[in-house]
Amino acid sequence: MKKFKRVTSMDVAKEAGVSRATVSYILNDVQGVSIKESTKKKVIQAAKKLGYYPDSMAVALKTNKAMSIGIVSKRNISEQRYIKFLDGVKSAIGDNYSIILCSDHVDNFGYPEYYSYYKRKKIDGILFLSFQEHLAEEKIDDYLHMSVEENIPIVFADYHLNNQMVNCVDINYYHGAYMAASYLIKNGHEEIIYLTPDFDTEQEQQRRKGVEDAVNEHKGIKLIKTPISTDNDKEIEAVIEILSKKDEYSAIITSWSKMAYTVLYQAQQLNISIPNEISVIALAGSNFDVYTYPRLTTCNLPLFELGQKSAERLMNMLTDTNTLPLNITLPCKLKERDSTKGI
Amino acid sequence: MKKFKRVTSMDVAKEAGVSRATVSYILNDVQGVSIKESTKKKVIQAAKKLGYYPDSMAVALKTNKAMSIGIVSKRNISEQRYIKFLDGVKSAIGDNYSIILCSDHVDNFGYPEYYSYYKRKKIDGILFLSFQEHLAEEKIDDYLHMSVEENIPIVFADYHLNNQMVNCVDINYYHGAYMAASYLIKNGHEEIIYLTPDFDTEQEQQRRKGVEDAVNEHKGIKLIKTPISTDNDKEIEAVIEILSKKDEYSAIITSWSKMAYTVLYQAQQLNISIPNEISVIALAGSNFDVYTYPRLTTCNLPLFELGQKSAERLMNMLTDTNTLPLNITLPCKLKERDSTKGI
DNA sequence: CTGTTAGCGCTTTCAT
DNA sequence: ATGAAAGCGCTAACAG
Repeated sequence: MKKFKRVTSMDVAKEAGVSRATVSYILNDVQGVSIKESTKKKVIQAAKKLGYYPDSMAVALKTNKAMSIGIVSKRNISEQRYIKFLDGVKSAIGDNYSIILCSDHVDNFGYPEYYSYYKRKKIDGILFLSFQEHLAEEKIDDYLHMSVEENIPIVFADYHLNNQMVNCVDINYYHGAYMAASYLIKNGHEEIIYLTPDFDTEQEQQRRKGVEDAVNEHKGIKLIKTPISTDNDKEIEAVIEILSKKDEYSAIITSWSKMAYTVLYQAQQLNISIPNEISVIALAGSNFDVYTYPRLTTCNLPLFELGQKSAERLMNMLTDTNTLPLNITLPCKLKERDSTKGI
Repeated sequence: MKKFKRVTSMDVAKEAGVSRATVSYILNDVQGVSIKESTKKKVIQAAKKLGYYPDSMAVALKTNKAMSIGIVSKRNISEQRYIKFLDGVKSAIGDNYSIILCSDHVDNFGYPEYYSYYKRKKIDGILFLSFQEHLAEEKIDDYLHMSVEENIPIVFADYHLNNQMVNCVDINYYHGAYMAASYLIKNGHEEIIYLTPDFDTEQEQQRRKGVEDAVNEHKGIKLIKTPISTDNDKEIEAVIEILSKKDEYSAIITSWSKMAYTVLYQAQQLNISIPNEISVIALAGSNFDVYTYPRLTTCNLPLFELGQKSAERLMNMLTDTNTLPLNITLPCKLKERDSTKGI
């Protein structure tokens, strides 16, 4: 491999017969300095001719900006969620910023990677994507501290923090669940099973409240809340048990689409016709919902928008240090398919 | 926001009563310099006390290494594929390198983002993940040029380049397809439908060859190759048409799992029993395969390993410039589920 | 064994 | 309208 000599702004300056400063002014389109059109042209041409690319590390060192943001998410996060979110982020940050994936592994500095990255100036800010609180309860306080006390530009996406001091873009799980339940009730369902995971998170609380509120607004609706294990085998067992009592209800709401898939699968197995015997609706969607049989009615989470809005928020913080913290809540959308019908 | 004065190695040096060089030596554990244990301790303690984090941009500028790698993939890539690959990459690059997501959008430099990132030293090398050639045929030559002529450290993951000059980690689509077809034949299937996308890629050619070779090894097997449109509606139409002639064959192979989902769905709709009337197998897998009814038999692609091996390769190139290019091929694994049975 | 010092490539203030 | 020069924080060759 032959040693490649980097083309620097000095080279461009020489080639164009100007100084490095001028090159910088022109290439960065600096406001407040006016430069002759002819010089401008010369410099731009010289840069092109030599194949000049400013060294981003040198720029970063000088300007104290890495021009990168970090995204942190637990590994075991639902995969779909992650990618759609990422797409949203990309769409909002533009060409100048890049995305660095951060883990929360403790590194050689004794801190989680995202923290070290920030401290080492590898990233300018952090986007937290729905860390699952029940998995690491205590961390939230650390995050809050980082955001409020340490003044690290952070946006929490898909968090429900209720804290006016931090930037938070939340999904309205409450309203999504409310819509889903209302939809069922409007369609004449009066006995409804509600399948939730067997642990409690803010998210699940919101959903539960949404479902309950919808139910309570109507007389004589019976809601049977049933926490089920997230363990695969146990989940299946529980679903079979529930399906065996199908006469006691006419509709099932599930917190996750995965649960709904299991319901649909087992219903087939047991020869129970969906939606004729039971309607099924999930409080989250995925790309597979159009392939289940029957196609699954869901309440879709606004993941792309989540990424977009969170990133916008973060960009604001980075460009204008006086931005006030904001809590935003994004609505879900009900997507009616074939797994639900009226009575 | 109060102006935060960065803690530099100078500060640490002062605090510990040594010079900046010593601090650097100790903190970077530089080989070939021996330093008194007591000094070492002093410095480490000082660093901890002051909360010193080396500025990665300064380090990068100095060492000429960004300690980041870029990953490039078309947007419309299957989502699952992306994340599993990423997991593999993460597992291989360790704590010191980070992952930057790159698009192939042309930026203000007039080049695709990944190229500019490299030229600007934001990344040290590039991982290309299965760009879909049929979407941008001409690009491959650019990549090859970048890799061979420009000497940019690049690894092609899920490419079938047949080029000993570049690093390439490929998936053995041929063998996967061969296995799948053989499996069907071994189970007594003699008339097989083979559903492919209606465009031709290296990947599909490999698969086709695999299926054909398996078929040709046996007497009297009839293979009906059927390209179908990737347009959703047309795909459904085609599948219905095919299912209507179910007496003419006993098994279906699909290139993609998405196609198999459609087959399964439409079979339900038409009251055709899978696997009793028709066996179905897909030449790629996804997380959803255990939720289809019946659960789908697939040939799983080694995506995690793909990420892992590609990243290992890239790491080699970055640490040892004399690494010779290598073409690696990773095997698929047949995962038998319920959509196939013997005759 | 430890310190001095010269840059890495860039931006930006100040001078002209 | 343009140039000179300081310095961001670090590493590493060289000195001692």
